Amino acid sequence: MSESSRYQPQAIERQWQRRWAEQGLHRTPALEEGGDTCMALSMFPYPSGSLHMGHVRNYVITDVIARVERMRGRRVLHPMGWDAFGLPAENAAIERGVDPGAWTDRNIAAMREQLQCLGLSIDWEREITTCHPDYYRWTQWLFLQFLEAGLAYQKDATVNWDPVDQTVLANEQVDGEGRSWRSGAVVEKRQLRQWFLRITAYADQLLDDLGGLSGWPERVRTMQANWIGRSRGAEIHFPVVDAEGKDSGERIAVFTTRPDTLHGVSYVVLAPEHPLVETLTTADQAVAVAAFRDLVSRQSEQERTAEDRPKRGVPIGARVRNPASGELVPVWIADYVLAEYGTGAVMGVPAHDQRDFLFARQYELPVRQVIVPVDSDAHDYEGTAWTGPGVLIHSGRFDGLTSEAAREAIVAVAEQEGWGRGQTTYRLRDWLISRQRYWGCPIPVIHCEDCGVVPVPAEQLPVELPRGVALEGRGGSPLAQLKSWVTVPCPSCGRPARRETDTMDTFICSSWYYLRYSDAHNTSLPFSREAVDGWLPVDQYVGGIEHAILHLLYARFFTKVLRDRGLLGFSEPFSRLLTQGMVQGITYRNPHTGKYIAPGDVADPSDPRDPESGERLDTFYEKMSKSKHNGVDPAVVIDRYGADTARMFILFKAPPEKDLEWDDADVEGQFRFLQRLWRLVDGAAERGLSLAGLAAADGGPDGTAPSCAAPSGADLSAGERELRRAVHTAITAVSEDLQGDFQFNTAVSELMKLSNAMAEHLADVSDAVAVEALRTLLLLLAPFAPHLAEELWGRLGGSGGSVHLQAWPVADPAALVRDTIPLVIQVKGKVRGNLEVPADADRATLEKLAVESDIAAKWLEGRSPSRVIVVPGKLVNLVP
RNA sequence: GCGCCCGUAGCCCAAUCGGUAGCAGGCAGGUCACUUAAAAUGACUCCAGUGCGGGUUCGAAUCCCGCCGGGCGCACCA
Repeated sequence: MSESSRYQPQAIERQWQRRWAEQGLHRTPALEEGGDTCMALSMFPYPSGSLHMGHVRNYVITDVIARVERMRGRRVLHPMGWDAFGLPAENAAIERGVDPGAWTDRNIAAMREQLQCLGLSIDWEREITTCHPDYYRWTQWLFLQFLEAGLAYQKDATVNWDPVDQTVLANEQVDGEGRSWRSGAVVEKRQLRQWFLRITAYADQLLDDLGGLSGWPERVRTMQANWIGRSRGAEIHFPVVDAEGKDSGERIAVFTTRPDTLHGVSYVVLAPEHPLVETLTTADQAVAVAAFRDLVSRQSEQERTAEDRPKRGVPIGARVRNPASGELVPVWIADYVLAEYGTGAVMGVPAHDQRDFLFARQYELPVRQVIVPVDSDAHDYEGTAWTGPGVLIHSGRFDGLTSEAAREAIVAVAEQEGWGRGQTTYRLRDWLISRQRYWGCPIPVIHCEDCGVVPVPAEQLPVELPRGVALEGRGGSPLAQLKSWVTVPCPSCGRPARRETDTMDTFICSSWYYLRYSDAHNTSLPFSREAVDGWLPVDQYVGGIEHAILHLLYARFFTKVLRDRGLLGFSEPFSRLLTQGMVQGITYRNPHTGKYIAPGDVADPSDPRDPESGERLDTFYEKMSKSKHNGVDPAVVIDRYGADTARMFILFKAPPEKDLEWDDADVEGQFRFLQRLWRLVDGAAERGLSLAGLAAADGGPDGTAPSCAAPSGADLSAGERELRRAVHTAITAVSEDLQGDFQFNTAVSELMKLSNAMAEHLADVSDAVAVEALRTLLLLLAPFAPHLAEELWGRLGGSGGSVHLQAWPVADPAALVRDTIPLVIQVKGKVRGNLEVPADADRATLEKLAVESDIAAKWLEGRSPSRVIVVPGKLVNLVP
């Protein structure tokens, strides 16, 4: 084999990347040209400085989609940017004294370089970087929009404090175990004055619009719905009475989803932190209450909300009157009532709420049944409350109503008599956005002693982040130390005032970046209405499931607010969402020491041993990470096999939404496949085959014309017909795989099938049939292995410029037609044989052929079937 | 506890509507050819009856019920 005919990706990939860039092949077409647009978007990365396999998977998936859509004739926007504010830069500054901006820019340069090695068809002219003033100017501008709309506000609140990162966090950024999403530290509660965005004002829309997101995974929609956590019920006011039983004027508001159980209340419980505890506690209970509150305050969130822990509480001495029945019941505080949810107070209905039931048992409080189950036996209240629906008893004028009817009736009476109303509460809290850190977008407001909070006038934006700030990592807001920056004249009265020194949560920057791509260089607005409405919503968004609630919820919120401000004309930012699975590496761990061993240190993978102790190691796949020594560096893989192999492997190894197990042997296999393609085309070129001259028969990139001057007619040989069928089957299959669900793994396997069929038949078919097959193969390959497809296209004399400028092939239905098909003969549902039958035979013919076949004779032993099921094109089932 | 998803050869994965489980594909293994030999390449080949138990059906990987195993989300949210 001559040197020039070997597949050497290193020799061709760089060169093509350069040529594509020179030709501006991936530049976004102008919106004014009209026609169908498509925005394909990957979640933009944090510029850590090194690309990992998860990034590669993400961007390759989006790239294939962008490339296919271009070939299908759509005008594609496929941009990239950098989520560039954030703590790693600031921490690097603290540890090594480097400038966070310079550090970030260096990382961006390095990662951009690595990304370009992948052959991604990104329009780099629209690159955005959230930490650059030309971007964050508009982040600040948008913040002022929120402020103006009354959707940004400051308040004192109990907030999550991350002791490692020395800043507050939003609720979404703390996981189920009470740990920070970034640092993993258990968060503490602190009482601080902070900035919030009023996301709760959009809770209903955010929840209701999930129903229309049919292009999103069910899983993500459920997660968001759970997070928003809407529950409908009522707020009921219980008047507090004094020792004589007279109304004191105070009232306790409780939230309940079961107003129908109001007559079953045997006590009312406040959260220990509830403000009324101070005023309502009687002298004789003061000591016990103080002790209990102290106990609760020393428990962590986790301890307090742990499963199955006994509920504890103490009475505070006060009593309230049930507004419906007039009955007097005691007031308690208990650890199972949360201050942050609802009104921070509940009515205790032991008979019909399991928590109240357990609490009542513990403290011997009365259990009063007011709901009788209808369709089941009488409830025994041995260990559980009856929480189902039923009919009301012991409920005065509401007796006999069903739970459902009673809910409405009781709320109606409450509203009429002024002691309650229908109410909906949410689990969702307002979004805490201030951060006590330096490397973030400054909040553009000024605090004036006379004028209060004054927004920085739009024409003074951006409020630039001062450079050269000494960062020592002792927490607090670093900007506050910079007196010269902090002190400014009040824009309103001109007297000395102070700048806000907190910066914004970086999730704000990423809540609108996808909009900026539509108009990345606009200097008078974040984006024009025409551009944003022309390109968005994003047709296909691709990213990790870890943002199911965080980024994806925030972005939806921003979109709705900006719509209401008239800045854009749609309600949801992402029409379709693909959540890609993790890339996992083979991981070795010593089960005794718990130490992770690098695969390179394992001598024999079939019998993995600890290189030090010789102990047998556990082997499994886990998400690649430094600490587990199981990462594979994309740069190393690209150096060795080329980007096309890496792309093909990642797409082929698993369906995109599933986790992918990295396997070097499979990478090797993928490389071999590309080598086979190379040899296949090389052989064809030696034979003198050429794609030149086919241009006239091509369709334009409108995707409607046939892919090729189709060799047709009955004069084709059997082999030729078989190859053509394989070619057009591949077109159909790959096209379907790239529609909707994106089955890249099966699409690649279709390419393998086609190449196998070509290897078998190519030598025996006419030039016209061979050329059609070669051309189709390269067109189908182009989105997956863009460099190889381009190189081979060139070698075969492909006309019409780059393979990436060609129209996606269209299958010729005539080529798919078969003369005969194998008909499966079943007897009583069991396959007993095959019959070659004319493909167009009708039901009666099929039945006749089957019944008269030898197979039928053998298995029916002469009897005639009592029933015959015919599935045309597939099978005939004979039931004796 | 509630909800969702998944379970197919040694491994990763396929299999429109229920219709031949793999001439879907790959990896690993085996045999052979080429070679002085090896690598590379090519050809052929081995391997499951779909986690388990029921049900519906002419026919179930696919639909229904109950278990088992794994993953994810929510969880004292009133």
